[in-house]
This record gives sequence, C-alpha cells and structure tokens, in this order.
Amino acid sequence: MSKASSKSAPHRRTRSDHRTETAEDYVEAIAQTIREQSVCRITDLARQFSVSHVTVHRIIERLQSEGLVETEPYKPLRLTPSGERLATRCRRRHEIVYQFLLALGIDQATAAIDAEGIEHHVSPATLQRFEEFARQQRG
Amino acid sequence: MSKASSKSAPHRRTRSDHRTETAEDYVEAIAQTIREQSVCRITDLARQFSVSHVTVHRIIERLQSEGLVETEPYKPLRLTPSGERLATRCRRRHEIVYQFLLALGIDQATAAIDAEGIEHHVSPATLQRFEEFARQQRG
DNA sequence: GTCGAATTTTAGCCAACGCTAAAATTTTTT
DNA sequence: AAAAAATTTTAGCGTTGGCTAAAATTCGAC
Repeated sequence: MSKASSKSAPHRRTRSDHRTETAEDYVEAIAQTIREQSVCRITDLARQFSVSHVTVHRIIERLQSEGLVETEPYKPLRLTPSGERLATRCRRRHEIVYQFLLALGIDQATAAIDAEGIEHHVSPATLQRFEEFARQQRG
Repeated sequence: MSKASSKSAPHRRTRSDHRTETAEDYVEAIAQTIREQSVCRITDLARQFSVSHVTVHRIIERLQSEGLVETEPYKPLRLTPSGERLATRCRRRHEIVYQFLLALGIDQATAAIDAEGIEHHVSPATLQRFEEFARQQRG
C-alpha cells in the first residue's frame, strides 16, 4: 500500500448530495419506465425501488417542487424538459460506468449493482477516462 | 452506447446504506486522526467533515450504541476492536480505489475526491479487479 | 486557585426518507 | 350502474443527519 495516499479528504458528501442522488435515480427510472411502457405511475417506482408508494409520493412532490416532474392529481408522472435533460445525462453516465466495469472484466451482475452505486460519484474527468478505457478495450 | 445495458436495476441503495457509509467515514477518520495526532476529539471530526460539533456528537452516540466507538464523558474518542477492524478494512479499500484511479490516469485531486464517493459502492469482486489493474499498471 | 477559553453535552428546531392506516379517486369487473 | 379492485392522497409516526443556543465540564493561563 502506498504512502502518499489521499490524505485530508476534502470532506464527505453532504446531506444535499443524497437529495441529488435520489432525484437522479427517480428521474432516470421515470424516463426508463415511460420508454418501456409508455406511462409511469407512483406504483411502478415503488415496485422498482422496493419502497412504499407513500414514500414515492412524497419524493415526487419534492421533485415537482424542484421543477423536474410534472403531474396532475391521480394522473401518471411526466418529466419536465429539465427533468428529461437530467434523465438523459444520468442514463448516459450510468451506461458509461456500466460498460467501463464490463471492460475491466467485471461480470454483468456485479457490474450492474456497482454501477448503480458508483455512477453518482464519478466526476466528469473520471467519466471521460472511463469512456476512453471502455472504447479502447472494445475497439 | 450499447443496447444490453443494465436494465432492471436491483434497487437503489436504501437509507440504511447511508447509515453504514456514515459509520465507515467516521470510523476511518477517527483512526486516521488518532494515527496522526494521537487523540481524536469531536471537534476534529467537525472540522474534517465541515459539520457542527453537535452533529458529530449525535453520530458518535449512534456509533457507540453500535459498538464501534467507545468514549467517556468529555473524553477523546476511541475505537472498539470492532471499530478498528472496520477502519482498517475501509482504509485499505479507500487506498485501493484511489490507487486505481491514479493508475487509470486521473489526476491526484480528482482521484481523491472521486475515491471518497466511490469507495462505499465497490463490491469485493470489483475491488479485487481494481487492485489487480493498479498493480499491473504500476509493475 | 481562579478565570477565561475550549470542548462537550443537552435541548429543541428542520428536512429527507422510511413506514402503516385510512380516506379519496380512478379504473375495471360484473 | 354498482361493486370491487387498484391507485393516489392525506395524516401521523420514527430515524438520521443538519442547525443554533445555551448549559456543563475540562483545560490552560495567570
């Protein structure tokens, strides 16, 4: 183990980072669900995330107040333009991380799980290196 | 962008994962602080994590109830054997992730930040690949 | 030893995310 | 159309982690 190490960690991701991660996960899931089955409801997300529909409801309220999601009472969920853009960025990032792990030699199941966790913590610079590595490995 | 992708995400990390991450970060920081300046106080952690000492105090209470930290009133913090083991595992994992990012060609500052975020989400299998890659790149 | 500074502890507030129970609404079945 | 099923909403509670203010204790200087 080296010596230099990464001392003096800038500081741990704060509570507001968690809010962002949640927003990203939900927006990404909404986009994918709409893509696959044309509508997305609260129940769909509850099933995907294994939480109660009530929890989803409250998170959706927050995302709505942040301008990422639109919805009328008792109607299915929609993304705002801003929500769509976020979903697209997240999907791309997610895919790059996943392909990178595969290129590294990680098995599909593990890569899928780890990508889920890692994606939110990859800076643009690192993401670019991930992409290059995967391309180089594949090509 | 590929097609297969990582569909049907197992499900997002739950709230209890965050508790674990916090525990890991704190235990790791306590161990390092003790290593560097022989004692670790609540204030030290507050400074490192940029949160109030009151927040640290409450988190330490929890870690104590979980058997990771020991402390007597107004005294510095100590790790239990279990806390020490956790700190050692986390430090090792952190170091592997950091060295891996460096081996990939990420600059030190970015690698330090990203390692902080990524370390909690790397499975044992992936960690091992990270280690192999870094060794191979260096060797 | 006393006083002042630093540190820790307690009290009390807020937000996010987890839950169950129950009410309201929509959809489907009969 | 009425009844049943599914879905969404509201109400209310618990935990974690964020804060400030103020009290208690320890430590250092004098």
